[in-house]
Amino acid sequence: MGGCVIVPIVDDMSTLPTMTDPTDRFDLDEFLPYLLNQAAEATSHEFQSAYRDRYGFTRTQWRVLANLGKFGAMTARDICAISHIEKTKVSRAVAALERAGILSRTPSETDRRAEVLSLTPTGHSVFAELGELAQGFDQNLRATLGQNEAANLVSILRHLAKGGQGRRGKDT
Amino acid sequence: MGGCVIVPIVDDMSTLPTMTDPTDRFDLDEFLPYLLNQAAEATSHEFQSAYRDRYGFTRTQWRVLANLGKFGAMTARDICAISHIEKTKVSRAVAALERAGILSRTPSETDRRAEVLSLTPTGHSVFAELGELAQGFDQNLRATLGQNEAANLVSILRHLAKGGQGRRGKDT
DNA sequence: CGTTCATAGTTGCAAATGCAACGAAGTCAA
DNA sequence: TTGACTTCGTTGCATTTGCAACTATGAACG
Repeated sequence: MGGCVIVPIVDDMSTLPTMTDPTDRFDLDEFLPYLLNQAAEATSHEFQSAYRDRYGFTRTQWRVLANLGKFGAMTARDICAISHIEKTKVSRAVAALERAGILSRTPSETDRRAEVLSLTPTGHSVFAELGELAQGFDQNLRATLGQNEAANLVSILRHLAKGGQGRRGKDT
Repeated sequence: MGGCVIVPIVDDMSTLPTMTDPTDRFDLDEFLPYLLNQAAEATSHEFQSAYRDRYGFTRTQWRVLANLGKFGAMTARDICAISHIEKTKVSRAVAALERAGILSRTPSETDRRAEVLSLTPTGHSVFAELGELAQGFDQNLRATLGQNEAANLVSILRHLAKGGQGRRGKDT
């Protein structure tokens, strides 16, 4: 940043080709997807150490666990729909969590393609522990933001997460 | 917020195991890192098709390009500091962008470990095109949010991105 | 100088991811 | 019933990522 002053090189700006008006040049500092990513990475990465160090979970695994813990037994498909996580990610996370004894699968009685996923007792206690950590972590974040801003943020994010992903089936 | 009154289900709470007070149970729906991720993924993924389809860039590559386009020539280190992208990611993105003729490296005159990165003419024009798309995309998002909420969101996200990642050197 | 420690950037390798393709089961209609 | 089409979930494969070295340079201090 060298505190530059912009001196017009030409007198008649209208002779410049397709150069659009300065006010709508792209501004990375204001680009929402970029800012969202930075904020998401910063916060998630910090909390990640909690589940990674203790249980070796990946972010996706923690997310699947959290959904099951929060909303109860459901199919992989439901998790996809609720969380907007891609189905192959869910599939692999479920496989890993099952190997780790966190959840178990039961064939659905109404649809033989699907399996109902539910936390094992171990899964429940792990969720309880991580949930408590998450809760504390979140409280900290909210404290630094202020409760009003935090509540505001939540509603805006919900809006973005809902409307943001138009196409269906995938998401990541 | 919700103005809830907590009605005890049992008379003697002390008989309940370790179950903490309902008001501080973990609520995934309100967990900021989770919501941030969903919103970030939803918006970024949608915009991703723009640079992936046209140029085959990854998200990281686009981010590096955007930083160079916006802030001008600088070293990889600077990009890391500004964007909070991990240095190996930056390193590989830079290598790829160089191969693609988007940027060029010049040994720093003051530090022989470092290289100054700058966009080539091609890089500038690619940035101009993608920047315009990004601009339009962002306008859309802001329109659905409303300008007030959008401005609000930006300031909160900046706050999170800054404070959020305490430890140094990494980030992802 | 020489020693020690920090920093810029790269690389190896294991793990996570994205995407397309697949098998199996469900749905709908002729 | 058959056939065309959709959906649930998994798998193969190429790409991207994370993390821990590692090289080369710089900086601090005796």
